[in-house]
Amino acid sequence: MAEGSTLAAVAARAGVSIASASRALNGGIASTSTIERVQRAAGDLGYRPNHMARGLQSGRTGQVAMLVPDAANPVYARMMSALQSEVDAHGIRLLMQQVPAEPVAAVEELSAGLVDGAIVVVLRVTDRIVEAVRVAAVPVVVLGLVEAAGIDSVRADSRAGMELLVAHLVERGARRIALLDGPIDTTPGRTRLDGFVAACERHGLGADLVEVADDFTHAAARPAARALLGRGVPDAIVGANDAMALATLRECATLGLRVPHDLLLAGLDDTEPAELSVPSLTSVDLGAHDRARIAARTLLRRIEGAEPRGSQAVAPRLVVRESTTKEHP
Amino acid sequence: MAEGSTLAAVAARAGVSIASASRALNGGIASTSTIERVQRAAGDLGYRPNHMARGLQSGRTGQVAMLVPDAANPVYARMMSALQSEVDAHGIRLLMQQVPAEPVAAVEELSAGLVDGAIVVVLRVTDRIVEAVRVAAVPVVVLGLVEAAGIDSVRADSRAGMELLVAHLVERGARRIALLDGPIDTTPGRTRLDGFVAACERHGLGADLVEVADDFTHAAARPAARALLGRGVPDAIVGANDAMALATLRECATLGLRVPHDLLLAGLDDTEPAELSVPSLTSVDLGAHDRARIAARTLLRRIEGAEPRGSQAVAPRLVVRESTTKEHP
DNA sequence: CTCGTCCGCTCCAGATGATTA
DNA sequence: CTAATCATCTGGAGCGGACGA
Repeated sequence: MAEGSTLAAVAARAGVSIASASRALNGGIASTSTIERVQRAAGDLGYRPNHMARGLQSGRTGQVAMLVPDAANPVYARMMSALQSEVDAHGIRLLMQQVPAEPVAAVEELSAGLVDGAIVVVLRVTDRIVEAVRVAAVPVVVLGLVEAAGIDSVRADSRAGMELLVAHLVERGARRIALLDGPIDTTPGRTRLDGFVAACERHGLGADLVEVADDFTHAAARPAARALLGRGVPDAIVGANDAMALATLRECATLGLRVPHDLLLAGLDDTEPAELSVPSLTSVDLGAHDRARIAARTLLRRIEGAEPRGSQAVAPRLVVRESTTKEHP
Repeated sequence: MAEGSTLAAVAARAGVSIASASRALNGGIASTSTIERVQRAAGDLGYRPNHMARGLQSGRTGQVAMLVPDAANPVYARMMSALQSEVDAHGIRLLMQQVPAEPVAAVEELSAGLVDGAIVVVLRVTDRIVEAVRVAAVPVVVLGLVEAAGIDSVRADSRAGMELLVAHLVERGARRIALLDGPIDTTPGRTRLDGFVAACERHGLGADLVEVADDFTHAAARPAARALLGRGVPDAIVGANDAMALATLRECATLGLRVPHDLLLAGLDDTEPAELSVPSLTSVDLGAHDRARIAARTLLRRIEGAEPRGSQAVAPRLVVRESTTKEHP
């Protein structure tokens, strides 16, 4: 375990002052010989500038954080990759932290000088969260729906996504369409329900076949799917996300129901497992990649001093796969 | 955006010295009235101790990092949760960072005082990585197989896992068993191949049906699975992990092959998607949760000054599901 | 190119006052 | 009343590096 050698040690070894060593390493004005001597000394000693010391002096950390409620959700993983590439280009380090569903404390801690800014996934919009984001000492971009002055947010257009999905199912001949939703006190749960109801009404359908699971996960979706199917087999089921739709697919298989022969099935998010399931799952791409990219750019601009630009949305895109196309007999 | 008020401001507002304010907040010796006044002042000002300053002085950051090659892999997500609970109990923050496959630079940066320690997933063991881990200024625990003095590592016993799987498949009547492996210059790829070959030999079977994909992902596995199946349909296929096995399942479906009727299929890792697929996937639980827990505890002890304890392994456990049980006609 | 002051905080040594023998 | 004891409190040094003079 190497001792973290200091800049002073490097300077001493190179026979120059600390300040010169600093400039020689950070690309300031210095003579060629100084630069060379200092760099060799730094190399010999395995010198690494102390992150804390540098940050304390400069007020910058060179890193941003992404705060997510569930690291296992493939959507967040995809967003991470998109963020990573944006942020890498600026030489900024991206950290991910898993935080509770209402990340008030986590957002408050952002003011402690840990990062230069953060991207926070907010499922439940509360006054406390909005306030925490507003008073944070560093810029925060919210992934989710927050319509509040002075706050940057990037959201998916779930309503439009639902509209696409219902229209597609109706076109495929479905009349009795059910929704397996997540908690409706969350933004995604709420807007997906609203979008579903609105879309059904537009198509002259009832929207009473709704089951609400405790969470947007496989585990929570399975019993809910069982309950839904126990009330009769609808023409089609929409899962509030792919994980929930795939849990429903699994329940259908257990009950001996064939998709898409006996009923149609679709999800939202268009994550990788949707492509891989048998049958593959029709889904709506809510633009996770684009949302992440936009959030990253917004954050980077905010860090450079730009003003908040409010709420931004990304348009959805329908991806039709086997689970809604009755090619099999 | 609130200005980060300093301890000096709190002290001034409470009418005490900076040192007293520090002690009042950090539970040192202080009179009841001082504590109360300082805490109120801190509350009024929304004071948050500056992370950099504290870290610079104390030499501690109160956080550890987990470095993974692929945030989308459910195994790492599961490990994250396990780590999180271990680490939370000690009031330590867990950060996750996605790093390149050979995370030498990332490990070297750990010496910059960013974290108090790290858990690093190492797929390819190279001299450079081993050296970087050894000279790091903070304790590092490797998730993977590293048999080197002075280095802590926690690994899965893939060989034993393969043995369980092959024995199970043979018992189910398979003779021609194929392996869809990941890159064999990685530890998992290598040990899974070795384990597979050894197990086949023990059962008097040939082990020539091996296909190697470029990566342990869905995307890389699909063409490899296609190639494997193109060379004839074996009795059973083992995927080097669940993602690869599920990609194979998808290819089987596309080719009209029914699992487990036409061939058996199994994976390793026992991730959630294995439970959810149709048919559900037989897999070997390589103890991701336990490995993470052990790694966390080892790291925390190292941070408290304990000596490295070398390599530790976790025993695998076979989980039989539909993909290897021919109940369906 | 060097010196010196500072970023915000923790800790050490010493000061101050109250309490007690 | 003096001296010793104890509980608090204060000033100042310095963690490692950046930056203006």
